[in-house]
Amino acid sequence: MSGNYIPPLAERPSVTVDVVIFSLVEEDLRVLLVRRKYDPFAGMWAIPGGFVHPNESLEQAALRELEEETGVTDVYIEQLYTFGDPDRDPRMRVITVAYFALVPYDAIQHRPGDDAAETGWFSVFNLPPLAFDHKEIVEYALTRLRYKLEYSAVGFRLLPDVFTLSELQQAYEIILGEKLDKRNFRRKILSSGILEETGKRKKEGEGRPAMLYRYRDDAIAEVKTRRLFP
Amino acid sequence: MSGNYIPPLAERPSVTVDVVIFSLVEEDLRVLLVRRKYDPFAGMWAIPGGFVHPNESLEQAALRELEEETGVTDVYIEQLYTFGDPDRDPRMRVITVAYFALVPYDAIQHRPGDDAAETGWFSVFNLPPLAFDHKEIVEYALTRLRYKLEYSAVGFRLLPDVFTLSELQQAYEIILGEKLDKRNFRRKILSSGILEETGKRKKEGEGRPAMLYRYRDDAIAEVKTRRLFP
DNA sequence: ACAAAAGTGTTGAGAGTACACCCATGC
DNA sequence: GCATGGGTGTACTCTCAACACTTTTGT
Repeated sequence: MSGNYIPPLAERPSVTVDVVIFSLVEEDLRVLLVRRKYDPFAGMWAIPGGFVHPNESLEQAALRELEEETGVTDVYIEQLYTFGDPDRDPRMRVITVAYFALVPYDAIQHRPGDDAAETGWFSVFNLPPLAFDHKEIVEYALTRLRYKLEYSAVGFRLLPDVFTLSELQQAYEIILGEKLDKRNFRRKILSSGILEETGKRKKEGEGRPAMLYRYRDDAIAEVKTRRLFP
Repeated sequence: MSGNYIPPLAERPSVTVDVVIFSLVEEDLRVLLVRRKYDPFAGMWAIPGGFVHPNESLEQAALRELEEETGVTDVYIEQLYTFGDPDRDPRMRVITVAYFALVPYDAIQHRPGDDAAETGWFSVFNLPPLAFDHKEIVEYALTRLRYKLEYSAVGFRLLPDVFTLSELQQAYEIILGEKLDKRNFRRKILSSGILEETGKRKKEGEGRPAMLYRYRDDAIAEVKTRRLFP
């Protein structure tokens, strides 16, 4: 029958959470990486993560890691996938539950203890060599982010509380890696009802001041997908 | 910095895989449940699962559980979600990686050891009380299955190798819980190119014999979703 | 010939896509 | 007044959704 095997303590895997933290920096989609110190991967970059504590849920663990690294608490986070190949960590069996998070760059607290040599924001389109299977994890997170952008409204979570339509469009263009038509973008996003005008305009910058918008969190964030079958 | 906490052996969670096994039985979408024996949930129904062995991947563990219960080896399986609330198992900390599988009912080996009192196929639309958080897991699996049906081609995985379009349409109707238009269904699925005619016809049953089709596994299984943004 | 299931086309509505010019502001 | 980015409408195409009758077989 099933599940007669009960693993002895020594054979229990460790469980970690790792978090792919996305942010938009200098017109680029970047992820936060930390430099590893005390293991076979010492000196290599990795996505932040750590062991799950005995009395916290997986999501709480991910949020804790996220706050430790960025100081941010109210963010979009989502479980991505669980990676558990027996030899993904050469030291021992480690199963990691990967999350991804979307953080507005202006909300991040760059803490005094931060050392540029220890943490850094790297373009997802040009990553350094990463420890473990973290390259695979980041690539999977990017695929999922792109996919989610196409049928839900998560794009806003990378922007400040208020933003212009051009800024939003630019965020989509960066992530999707393609240019979008301005008129179609504006019509579609405004008709979806997920934004509301703030009544204010953006004063900085050149040219005509742009209307500032805000995300309506009472809006229905999903859109019907095109079905393969009728 | 991050991840200074290293859990002592005794605090390491156990890791299991649980598999929601779907099949179509008697014009109903059902899941395989097993009766638990030796724990606080003894006598209750649960989805099959067990501990991850030291040298197998998570997917291998899920496939092993699946084969132990059904005898089937070549099936559609997909990681669903990882459930890890600290108190989801009252005895100890257990983190479970849930999978869901689609199995054609005619491929299942009902093994001689099977006792109807110990395993059974239950309608997902009318489940008995389930152990742990397994109700939540099954419901999440159904949501995911419905969602996948709409933009990919997994429906075939619940049918025999060859099948008629009416059988396929019926499978979709059962899972989605709604009637579909025959002409639109046939047009769309045939134009998508994921099926090929076998040239044979189904002889059994009343009425005009139907053409038998086969899934083309070289076909592109996904379809473009309707984007929220242009 | 009749019961039972298989198979087949058309039309109207709505959404997607492509495309170019005027507007408001700061310097 | 000019440079800069903001903001706007229309026409064509394609996909979706609704809808009813003929064909093939077994009895």
